[in-house]
Order: sequence, then C-alpha cells, then structure tokens
Amino acid sequence: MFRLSKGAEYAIRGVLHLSLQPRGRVAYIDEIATAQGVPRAYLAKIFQYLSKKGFLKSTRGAGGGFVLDRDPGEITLLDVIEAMEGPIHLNDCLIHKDFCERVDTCPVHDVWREAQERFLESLSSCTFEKLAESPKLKKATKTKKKK
Amino acid sequence: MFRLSKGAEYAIRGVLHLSLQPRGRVAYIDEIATAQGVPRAYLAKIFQYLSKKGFLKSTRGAGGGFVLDRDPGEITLLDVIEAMEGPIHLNDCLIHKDFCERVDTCPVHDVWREAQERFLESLSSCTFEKLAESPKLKKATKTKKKK
DNA sequence: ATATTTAAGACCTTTTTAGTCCTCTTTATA
DNA sequence: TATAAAGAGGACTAAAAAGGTCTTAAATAT
Repeated sequence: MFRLSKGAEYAIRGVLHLSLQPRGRVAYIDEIATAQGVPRAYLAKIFQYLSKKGFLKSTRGAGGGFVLDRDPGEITLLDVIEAMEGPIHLNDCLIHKDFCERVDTCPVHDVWREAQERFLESLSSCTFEKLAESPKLKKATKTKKKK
Repeated sequence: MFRLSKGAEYAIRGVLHLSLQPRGRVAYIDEIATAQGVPRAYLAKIFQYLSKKGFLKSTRGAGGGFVLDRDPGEITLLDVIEAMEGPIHLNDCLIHKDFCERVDTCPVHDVWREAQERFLESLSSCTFEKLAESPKLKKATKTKKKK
C-alpha cells in the first residue's frame, strides 16, 4: 500500500501550523488540534514524539506549549514523514544494498530505484517555509477576515 | 506506509515469468512459485485473482496452467500493482476530487498531486515487454548455462 | 480410473494503524 | 501556597490490512 499514514498527515499539519506562528509564539495542543482538525490526544502523542526527534521544543505548565526547534526552511515534508513512518523504501528490495539477492537478475529493481529517487525528490524539495508562503493560506486568511 | 505489498510483488514476478515464456507455452503454479521464490498456495490465489482481472488465462487439469491473456507490451507495472492493491492514492485527500475539504486552503495538497503524478508515470511507463528484454535476464540465463 | 492441475472459499496469525485513557510532573499566577 | 493549565509517559484497545494456509471440488489428459 502506498499511502501516507494519518500519523504523518497530522504531524505535517501540526508542523505547518507552527511554521505559521509569529517567531517565538508558543502554541498549545488544544489550539492546534482544533485548528487542524486532528484528534487532540493523538496529536499530543505525535508532538511528544516530534519533540524527541528534535523538530519541536516543548514547555510544560500553564502558558506552555510547542514551538518549532528548527527553521521552517530547514524542514522538508520528507523529514517529517520519515520521522513518523521511518525511512521510505518503496520496495523491500531497496532496504539495504545487497539485501535483495535478486538485485543482479531482477529487471524490476532498477525501476523501483528510479521511482523511489523521484518520489523522495518530490518530498524533500518541499520545505515548510515554502508551504507557509503558499498563496492558498493567504486566501484562506482573507476569506476569514471577510466574515 | 509507502511500500509495495508482498502480494503485488509476487504478482509482478509471476507476470514477468509468464512474459518470458515462449509464446503459447503453459506454465503451472508449482514451476513458477519455485522459480520465483513465492509461496505456492499464495501464488495460486494471486493467479486466480489475476485471471479474473483478465491478465491471465488458465486451463485446468493435467498439463494445464497459466498463460498471459494480454501482450506483455500492453501490461505495465502500474496495471499489476493496481490490480492487486487497488488504485494508488499517496494521500487520502487525492482519492476523489472534492473529497478533501481542505483542498482550497491546504498547500500540501498540490505537492502530493505532483508527487503522485510522477510516481504513477514511473510505474506506468514500464511494460513487461520492456522488463523481459532486460540484459540482466540474459546474463542470468548465461550464468545458468555455464553451470 | 487416476494423476495432475486450477477454482473457490473458509480460516488463521501477525503487524500496522489509529487511536484513547489515566496518572504524573511542571509551571505560571492569583 | 493552592490551583489551573499545560506537556510527559505509558498502558491499553479496536479495527483493518497483510500475508498467508488448508480443504474440498471440478476439470482434463492419459
């Protein structure tokens, strides 16, 4: 199955939300979960995990919450996805060099290798800085203001 | 998780095996399973399924087995994968147009759409005719003959 | 007849996904 | 210093998907 897990999807939404905050502003789970349409408890667990991985910094207690611990320009979609799901291997035979005993005789191997390269490129060339600058987000804000 | 299922992997090996047979030669499960390193009973189920889907034609009884029911040049990797796993959607939000209520405000959506296009292109541009012509396979045959 | 082959479907185990829930700790502030 | 507001940590669960096996039946060549 080639599908992004919910966990990674939610992680992306969360990191994007933080990328959109004014520099230094602390956001807390409840706010983010509501804004991004993510189950609160699940997001809490995800953020806890992303903190350990060095994407976020948390502060406990009243007024606490999360901030990005890296520049949004230095975080790619691929980073967040692989943090949540582990390294991407489109086919088991791409896990290790020499893992697949068929590598020398299997013509499909090369197709996978190239497909994977292209796929990773798609995801790694997209930073959260870039995402945060999307005109779509500005449009959304405008719409809200009109209301 | 972005990973090819075993079922699809085995299906690919099976179809490739059939693509390599002399035109009209019937191959049977036991032979293919052994040659391709696939659990026999599982491959039987997979082939049964691929027959229903119109990729293979089966004949029962002694001397029976499977042949391709399409030209290898007309079957792509994507065809076989989607037959086994269903249509590929890298993200749930790509399932239907207008499925994702965030489509107008979510900047990630477009990244997924493009990544998916490129990915499908990688898989659909590879036919079994092309795979069967790979020099790798000829090398493998040579090696065997030497033995 | 019998041996060989697929067809069909019931059944099973393990892994992954997608969460929830409860208790504990930290911290600002009234 | 009591209290409310936050995250930390871990146990737990339900549902779905993955990856099979097994048994019985039907077809067919010899």
